[in-house]
Amino acid sequence: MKVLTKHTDYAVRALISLGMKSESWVSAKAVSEEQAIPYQFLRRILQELIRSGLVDSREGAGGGVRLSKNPDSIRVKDVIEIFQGKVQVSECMFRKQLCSNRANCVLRHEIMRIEQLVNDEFSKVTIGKLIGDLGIVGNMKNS
Amino acid sequence: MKVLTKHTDYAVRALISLGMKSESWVSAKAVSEEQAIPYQFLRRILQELIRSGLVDSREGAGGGVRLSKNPDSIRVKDVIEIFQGKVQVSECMFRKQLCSNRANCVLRHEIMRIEQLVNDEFSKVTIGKLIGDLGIVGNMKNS
DNA sequence: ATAAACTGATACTAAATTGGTATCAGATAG
DNA sequence: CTATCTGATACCAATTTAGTATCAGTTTAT
Repeated sequence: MKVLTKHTDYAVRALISLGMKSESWVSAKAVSEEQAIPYQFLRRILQELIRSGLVDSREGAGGGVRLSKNPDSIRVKDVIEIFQGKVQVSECMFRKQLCSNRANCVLRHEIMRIEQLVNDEFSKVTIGKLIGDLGIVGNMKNS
Repeated sequence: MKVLTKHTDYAVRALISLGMKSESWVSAKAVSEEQAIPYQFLRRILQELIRSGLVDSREGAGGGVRLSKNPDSIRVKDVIEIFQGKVQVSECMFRKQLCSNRANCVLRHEIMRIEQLVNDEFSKVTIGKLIGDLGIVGNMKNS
């Protein structure tokens, strides 16, 4: 069971890159090389981030992308939702049937609890926090 | 993002059914009807559960399946691992690269924390607990 | 002995998802 | 005018997901 797809993973790493050079425009090529992300794939990921309003872009030579908001206000949860939709532990029994049988009810209850927990955790982790941790980890011997 | 597949979902519900009739053998057909799970699909799921040792089976007329252990010792986590493998939030950066760049380190740290949390939660939920809750929910007005 | 009710084992399938690649158009800087 | 960028799409192969189907063998009851 793999929770995060490459889309999300690459997106978060790209956002960290951008967050660290918040001054100005960075090209997709530069990010692609820095983070070892396939260029064309990253292009599409960045376009999604732009459409979603997390990133600004500027066309033409000297252009590129940059964060459109404070890194602290970009949550990993937001990124997950852009590429993988809302976190839902089990899709079936929420909307379709509402407690058609009692076993479903009980399972649903536990599942929603865990869902909430995961959401809370991914909300706590922001790009800003990750960049901050980066400094700390950098000062440690082994990460 | 859907955490649990139908395999796991159906398996858990089947195990609840079996746990409630722990006396003797229940046919796949009966479970399939009770839980509204496609028969052939359920057959394969039960076979996996048998191979994994969670369920015993008996061939022939009057045969069927039953739990092979105490419902309290069957954790939802076990079921997830049978059908979806170990919970891993992000696969890439664990085994392949070990902290090839610092951004990975930091992300990995957060990710492993959440992974641990999810694992702990799914370990706490057992088939026995779900069956227990069933009684409680049954006594409430609205679930 | 034989039919009915079961599991064991496996093969097959369609659709969706995942992880990419490629192309062409248009904007901008020098 | 050209090199360097993004915008928008179209395409692709492999894997996963959710199911269906079939045939063989076992057990119980008649």
